[in-house]
Amino acid sequence: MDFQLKFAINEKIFLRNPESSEVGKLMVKKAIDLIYELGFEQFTFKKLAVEINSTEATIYRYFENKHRLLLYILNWYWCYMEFLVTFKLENVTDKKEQLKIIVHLLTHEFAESASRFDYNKKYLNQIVISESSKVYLVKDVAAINKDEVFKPYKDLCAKIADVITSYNPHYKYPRSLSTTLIETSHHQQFFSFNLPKLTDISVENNLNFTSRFIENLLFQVLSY
Amino acid sequence: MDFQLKFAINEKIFLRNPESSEVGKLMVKKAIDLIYELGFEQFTFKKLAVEINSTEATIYRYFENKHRLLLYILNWYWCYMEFLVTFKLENVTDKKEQLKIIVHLLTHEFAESASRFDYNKKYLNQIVISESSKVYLVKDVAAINKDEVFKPYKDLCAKIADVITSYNPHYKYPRSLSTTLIETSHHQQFFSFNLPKLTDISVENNLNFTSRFIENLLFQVLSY
DNA sequence: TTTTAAATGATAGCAATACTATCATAAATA
DNA sequence: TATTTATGATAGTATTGCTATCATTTAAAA
Repeated sequence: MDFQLKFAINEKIFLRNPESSEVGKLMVKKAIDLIYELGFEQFTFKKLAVEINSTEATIYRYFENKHRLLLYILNWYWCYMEFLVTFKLENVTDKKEQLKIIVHLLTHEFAESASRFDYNKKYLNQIVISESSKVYLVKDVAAINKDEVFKPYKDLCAKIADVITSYNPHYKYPRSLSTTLIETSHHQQFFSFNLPKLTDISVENNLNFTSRFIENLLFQVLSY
Repeated sequence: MDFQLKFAINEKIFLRNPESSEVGKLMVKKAIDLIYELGFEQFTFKKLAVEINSTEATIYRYFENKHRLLLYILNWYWCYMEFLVTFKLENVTDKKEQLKIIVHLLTHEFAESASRFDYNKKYLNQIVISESSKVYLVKDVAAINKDEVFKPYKDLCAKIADVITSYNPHYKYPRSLSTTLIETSHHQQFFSFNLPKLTDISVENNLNFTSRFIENLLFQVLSY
């Protein structure tokens, strides 16, 4: 079974839907490879154009600027993550088990897909860890937010918050805890690899370090 | 009593010590104002040069690029924060009280200083919230880290971790929890203001929201 | 005080970035 | 077949992110 996942991405993020053409699809796929490789600051439309054997002009017809392209990629990721959460919680009745599955999803790499048209999930993961905060930590976040471009993030957050509330209905900060789990997963993965002194990772405990830290934190916070 | 705080900032961060001259000092002070006003992406040395009635060339003699200047500002902040923690915990013996003081420091604006030569603490706070992650979420973080430019952050983290351990010696992740407290303070402050749906802030509970969330999280995590 | 050294300001210049515009051609649709 | 639409090729512009030169001002050493 070789299937492909598509999500309805907010139309305000792009000028022309990249899903509507081959160059468009290639553009997003290669953007993921290139942002992973260069980092968002060094990534340019010029470099991407060369990579897809096209021109800057063509890319600008799809995306206003590289910030919007990153936003597109992250919207896809948030939708994908919400889909995965829904999918994996299917038929799991134990609330604690549900939360464990969520922590696992947030702290492990996605399974690589077979389809070669698909985005590189390993790269996507790293982009989310290293670059995602750059889409909202900007001066004009309020203006950008008006177009509802963060809705998939808010939806994912709300979904996790629901599971949190069903596990402990008395807990007062389900959404803040939800974003904390998401953001902390990124931070701890980044820190444990790049600035390990900011974490408690060590040679003995480096297996699933972030996962164990987050799970411990989550269940302690939600304990009565 | 009008005193000024100075910290020994890692020499590898700058080319020429900005503390050694008037333009240098003005440069850093005005950089804080300008980064606050424009956001780090829109901030340029050209704009800063105009602001201090000098030239780009002069600024480049002090800092290699704007990333280094931001790093300098954050180094100052981390030193300042560690100083404040040390200072405020003085003579406080109750461990729980100590942790409460730390949470308060992480989630509230600094008291504005009287000295007009001092950095604008309100702006500094906002910069830390919105821009601090941009100094380490870069592709060449490993190379940058070699110069020990993140030492003040690690020291602050270690200091808070010590208090955590003294409160609960059995807790296994004091440093990760420490960075989580710091980073989450920033996130929740940013989100509760800009993307409130990612938090549990509301009209009724907006007073010290982040503070209460973090404090609840901390003591739940550290409870037996 | 004079000499010397160092820091600054003014100016120039350059390659890369972040776009915008035009137009011919190719591809898709009517 | 005619017509719309997308692409590629090319050009151009303002800004950014630097580096280099040199005269002048300021500070330190002799």
